[in-house]
Amino acid sequence: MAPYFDRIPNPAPCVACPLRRLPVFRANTIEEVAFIEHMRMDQIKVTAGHTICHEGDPSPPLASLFSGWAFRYKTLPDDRRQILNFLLPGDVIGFQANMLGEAAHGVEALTDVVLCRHSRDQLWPLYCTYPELAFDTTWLTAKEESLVDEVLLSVGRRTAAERVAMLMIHLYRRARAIQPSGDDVVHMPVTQQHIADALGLSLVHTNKTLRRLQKFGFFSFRQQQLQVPNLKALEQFAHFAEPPPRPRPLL
Amino acid sequence: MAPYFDRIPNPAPCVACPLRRLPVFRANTIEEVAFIEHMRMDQIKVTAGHTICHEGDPSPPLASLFSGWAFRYKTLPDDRRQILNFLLPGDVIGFQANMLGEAAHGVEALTDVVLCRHSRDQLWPLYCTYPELAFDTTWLTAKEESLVDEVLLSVGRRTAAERVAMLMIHLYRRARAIQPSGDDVVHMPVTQQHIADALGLSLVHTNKTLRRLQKFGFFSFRQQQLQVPNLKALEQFAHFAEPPPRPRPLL
DNA sequence: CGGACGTTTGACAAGGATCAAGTTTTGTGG
DNA sequence: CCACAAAACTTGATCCTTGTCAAACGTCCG
Repeated sequence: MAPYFDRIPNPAPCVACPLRRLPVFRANTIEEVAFIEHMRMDQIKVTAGHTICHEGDPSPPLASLFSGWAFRYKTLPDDRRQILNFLLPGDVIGFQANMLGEAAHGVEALTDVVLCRHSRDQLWPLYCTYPELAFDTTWLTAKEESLVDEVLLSVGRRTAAERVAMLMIHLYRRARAIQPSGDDVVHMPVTQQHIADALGLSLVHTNKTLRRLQKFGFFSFRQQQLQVPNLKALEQFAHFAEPPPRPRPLL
Repeated sequence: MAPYFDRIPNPAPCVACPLRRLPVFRANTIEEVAFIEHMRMDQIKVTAGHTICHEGDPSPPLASLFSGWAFRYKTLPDDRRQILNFLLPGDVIGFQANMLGEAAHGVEALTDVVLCRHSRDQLWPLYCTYPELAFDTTWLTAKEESLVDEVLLSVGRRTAAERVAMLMIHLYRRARAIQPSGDDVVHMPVTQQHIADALGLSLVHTNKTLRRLQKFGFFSFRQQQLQVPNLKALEQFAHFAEPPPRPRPLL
């Protein structure tokens, strides 16, 4: 079954991409952007809750997230699900899967989402002609790995409260980095079930932990609005180590 | 403090590398192997138990594992440790760390280990001149990520017994794939503490689980010798999904 | 022979899972 | 805009998987 989506008529050119203006992303040369645009096949919209890529898909899509949130996940035969990480605007989808030849994980849209679909056939030309972009591509893969490493440390060795705290910190930081306004409250479109599946916890225990941390005043998360009055305190509680800031590539 | 190691006098040329003869690795062209050899600075030996790369190392080594076993790990301030994955001959060390600029994880030798150290300065020339190798490099990073994804699924959603079973299956397969003899018993140089740290379990519970699974006859693991009489049964028990076999690159 | 390290076992504690309602919020059709 | 159903969130009670503590045992090696 093909993923459910609508093609977007006249996508804006990549040079005009609003994401490129954000300081989190590294600047590209004119030629690089031109190649990226050449590589982009189209823009599609996928509605919230739909699957962008199934586990085991033998020809997974290659895309980048233009707007909205999604997540990568794996499941067991009896439906236990682990969310591997969340995808925010600027993140690449299906790179690992295209490299390895088949999707070892699924991807699902959390909100309505717009994707820039890229041609997998241009991947090899990219490596041959634009070593900088090839490098970026590896960088992005390495970054995603280090992100999963961090989650594995949490799930393997942190307590439930620390895990919840880590996730809030992480998503708060990411969401703010791509939010044009400097607003200190961010939209975080996840349910408690998503949080539970991301942290290897049960729904009930996630709820109680969330509740307890909020009573302590560490943050507030209601109606998908996340606010963290004292980020430093929360980071200390969770044993969070700040990664060195560095602009990242955008495909 | 610099890592403890000895330089090996006259390393054999890369063309003669015994690892290249194994079917798990993809064949390289003469030119590729020549470049790899040019990139290789030296071979060093690190003794068992020593650290190859510290967490947070600002200029992490770039190397590949020629012989012996090692592991990647992360720790929390209070010494809780999570092993991210094990490294076997042919695996690359420090790629992620070099891409991102600093090591987000440590690497420690399980046995005496021989590393081929590569020049990080040759990484960019590699991308410019050998797109195939650049591609391989991304492939290896993507593969490692998918491996960590799999571990995260285990630690987040599998029971203790399933986790132990998964690890046995995984290491048994990997060890056999690089073992020249078709022997059905493999050397697995890990302590129960390593297993516990890799699976997010306590030492005691790991021991009891290990013991129980062996009593059921799923495998035998004594004196670092692992034997799995009925791999299929164990795989079914752990909900293991076989990855599509495909020769992987060797740097 | 002694010490360090790894393994094994039992008793007990506890963090987190499961079960079973209820309550609130969101979304949809009339 | 309201009514209703579905989805998401809460809460309390209870169970059980896994962690912690403590001690003994085995093995390797100087």
